[in-house]
Amino acid sequence: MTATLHDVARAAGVSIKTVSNVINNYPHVRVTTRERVEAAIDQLQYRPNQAARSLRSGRADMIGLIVPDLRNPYFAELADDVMRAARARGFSVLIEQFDADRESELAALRGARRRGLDGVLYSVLSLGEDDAELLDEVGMPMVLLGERIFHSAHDHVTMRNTEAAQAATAHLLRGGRSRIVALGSHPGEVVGSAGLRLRGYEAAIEAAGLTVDPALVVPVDRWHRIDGAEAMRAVLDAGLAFDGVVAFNDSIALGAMRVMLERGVTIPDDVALIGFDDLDETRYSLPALTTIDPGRSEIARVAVDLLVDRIVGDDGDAPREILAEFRLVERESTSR
Amino acid sequence: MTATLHDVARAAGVSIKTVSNVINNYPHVRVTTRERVEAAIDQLQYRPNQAARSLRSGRADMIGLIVPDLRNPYFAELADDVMRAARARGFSVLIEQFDADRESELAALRGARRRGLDGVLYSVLSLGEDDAELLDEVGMPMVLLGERIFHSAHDHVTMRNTEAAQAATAHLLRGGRSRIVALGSHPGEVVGSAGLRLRGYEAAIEAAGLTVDPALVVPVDRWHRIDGAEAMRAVLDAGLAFDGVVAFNDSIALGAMRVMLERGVTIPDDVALIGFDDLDETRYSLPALTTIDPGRSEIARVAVDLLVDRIVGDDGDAPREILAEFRLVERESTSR
DNA sequence: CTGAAAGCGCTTACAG
DNA sequence: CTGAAAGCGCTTACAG
Repeated sequence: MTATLHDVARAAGVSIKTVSNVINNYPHVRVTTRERVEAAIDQLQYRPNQAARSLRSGRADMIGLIVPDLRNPYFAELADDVMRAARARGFSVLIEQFDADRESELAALRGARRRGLDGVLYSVLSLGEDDAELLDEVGMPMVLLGERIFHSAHDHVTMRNTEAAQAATAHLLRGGRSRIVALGSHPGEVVGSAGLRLRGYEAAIEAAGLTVDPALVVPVDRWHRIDGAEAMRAVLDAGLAFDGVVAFNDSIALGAMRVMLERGVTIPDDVALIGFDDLDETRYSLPALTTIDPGRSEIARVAVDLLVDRIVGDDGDAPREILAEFRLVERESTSR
Repeated sequence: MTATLHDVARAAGVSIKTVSNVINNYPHVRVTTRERVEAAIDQLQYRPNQAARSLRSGRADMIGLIVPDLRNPYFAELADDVMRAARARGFSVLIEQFDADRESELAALRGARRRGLDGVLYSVLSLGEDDAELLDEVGMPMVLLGERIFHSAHDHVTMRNTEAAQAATAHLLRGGRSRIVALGSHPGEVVGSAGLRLRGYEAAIEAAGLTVDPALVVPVDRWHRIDGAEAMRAVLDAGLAFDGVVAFNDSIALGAMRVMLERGVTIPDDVALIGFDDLDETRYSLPALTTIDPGRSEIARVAVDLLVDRIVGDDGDAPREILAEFRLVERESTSR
């Protein structure tokens, strides 16, 4: 049915080795031979069998991307960036989603192994330091995205959370705001994004000679739009006085924006609002949202390069930690 | 290094056939033997080699999803739905994106073949009827998503475009609107989403005893947010009088909403607005957007089931065309 | 520059 | 209920 290397070899009157040489662009093939083989390939519509190739070479040319949820635009945009970067290196990407529980996250990691991938990019969510052992069991090259909550032997690419949150907060302070809500904290968390961003917020407040008012630090459990909306509703219901909001991601910011506008709070006049992530949609809200570009496409590119280098090369090098550069993108929500 | 079937067999004191039987849940294995083998598997941390399995069985348990762009929330949400449906059937999903040109779309199709997938779901964009031949060259089971622009021998799952557009337009007419803009037409197109939706729009207008005003049919080339914004800007600049908008997708609708609000046009008081797709974010715009739920998760489920049935079964059946049920989701943008 | 042959790690008839 | 053996379609030393 489907043509194999043998069929092509027979049709071209050469050995399978020669056909293999042509397919893999081995340089030392006589031109006339090459042409004869290529004609046979065309005629038989030969396509190499990927499974046989993988079995022989030990490589699938495929990496996994393990993320929480593509419905979350941050991860959809990250996936896009990762797929482009992977393609540039000749790899395709198998995406594995997980739900917001430990078990589902572990299942995704196990799945990566089962699927015969060459390596994985893993955006950690629920797993913590106690699970470092489980990570080592993955048994293939792995690059972590997000915070360094593991002291494990893996490469790691992330953004400058604290510095970026400090810059965001300082931007509002420079605009004359003094009662700034931090929207999205995770009480008790230290090493995750929420903890690091809160630290940056506090540093900026203190650098301005002000004192952090705990009432302005508002927890938001999950960072989806609806959670930002609900948190802002509670803030307004409580009658809290504020003139700025640093939201810990864009989704929270957009949810909060929706509620503020609904309640007649004008942005940026009454309240200046800044988010995190530079999602595509932040350009189209009304007002357009000022935000932090965390360097996501750089993160994707660097992470893919690191992973592919580990896969194809000798991975003798020590684990690396790479921090992408961020950028404050000023739009309407903070400029009055 | 990595343990193989032979290593496990040796450790358990059985033949590799017995180990294989245990792994594949072949029922007739003595309990004590099974336990011995499982102990050896655990101890050696044995994991079956997927490439060898695929080579032998001719199956990769992996399907491709070929879509334009995950940054487009419609496709991100579709991908999420497809991955969940595929997982339920034991398959994983390799996503292949393409850009807005023919060549890139063809490359994605070719890539699917090269990657050794068992089948593909393909959301057609640029390719047209003239390319039907190319589709047949894919050489594996394929289910098309989107409009039936091919009279080819492939299964096909889509929504009721015309009926849904008619329902959307009728909804505005019932709300007392009479000058309704159709936002998103593709002049000259007949069989694509734009053509079908325009036909539904026209049918509703005429059913209400009104006449279609060509000036109200506004072309939008790409259906991204920014294109909807630009089209609406032009409409307002032209001084066109209207009191309703049927946008051919939610992104266009949200872009248009942004511009209308900016220009002081109130929604739904001055203009009623309805979109298409029921994206997650339509619940969070201000006002929340009335839209058509095209039955996307049903489409994903049905398409995956159809594809997997073709892969595992005898595909003697004739190509099938399946239409999902739609639902009008009424929100703030049309209720005054 | 090209050929003959081994072997990657499984599954699957075929025996018993 | 279990074993011995063939073979899926490649790549890769090894020869020449």
